[in-house]
Amino acid sequence: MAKHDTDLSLLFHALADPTRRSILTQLAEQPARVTDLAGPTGLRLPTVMRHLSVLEEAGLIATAKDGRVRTCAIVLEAMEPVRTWIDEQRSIWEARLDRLDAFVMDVMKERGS
Amino acid sequence: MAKHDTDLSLLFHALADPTRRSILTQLAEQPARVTDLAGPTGLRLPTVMRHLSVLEEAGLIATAKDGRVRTCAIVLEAMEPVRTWIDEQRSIWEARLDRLDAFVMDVMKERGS
DNA sequence: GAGATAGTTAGCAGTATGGCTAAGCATGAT
DNA sequence: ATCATGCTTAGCCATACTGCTAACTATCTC
Repeated sequence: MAKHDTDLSLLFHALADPTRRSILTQLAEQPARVTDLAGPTGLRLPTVMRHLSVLEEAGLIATAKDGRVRTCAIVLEAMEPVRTWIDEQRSIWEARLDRLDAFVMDVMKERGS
Repeated sequence: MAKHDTDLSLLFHALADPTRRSILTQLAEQPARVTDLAGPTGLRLPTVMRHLSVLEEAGLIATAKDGRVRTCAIVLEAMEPVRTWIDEQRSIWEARLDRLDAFVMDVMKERGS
């Protein structure tokens, strides 16, 4: 279980919550303040804060505080490992198909045609 | 929050656990029995069963029982919604860039050049 | 400086998660 | 019929998650 693995767990876990996904979608439109993010969710500020810190720890958002206002922005590249992992599964799967093909070939060859 | 949303939550949640991901990787190689899946994890059977049911409810694996042996297989297509959702975020983000471009254009036009 | 605004921290409650053991089926082999 | 195998269920434990309120800090704005 490499750190790589931990990262994936953090990412997937962060993305597993509908509230957090809707926050991300909102941030994909444009950066926003904490209060602006809380509005649409109907949740209290501390609750939203918690979601934001989960997202930030996963690297999915970046935040900066200017005066008393914290601005949040999406970090799209952060989702890349997710895509990569899925692609890896697919290539393992495809390799399996290749092996099955090879196996079938062998069987046919053994049969003499 | 559509059903679509629930599906995504189930998917992401299922993928958020390293044990479940390693089970999926093993199944990408080839289908396996429950006991075969338990081996590499070092976990007890009931624990593995629970992971398997999470994976199955998310649609990520399919299982069938033949005699006393249950065989599990990966369902690669099940990951498609994940990829789709990520792509959607990216296109929202790209649309945002377009809007910013348009905004800059407008400002320049207003200035007379 | 008083008061509004924006965020933060601390801590509680209910539920879910991830591990286990113990015990209970079936099914296959002898 | 008996025993081993493979899975399944029930239920316990510790921890983590998601929501909340209450109280606190820090920054504008008058």
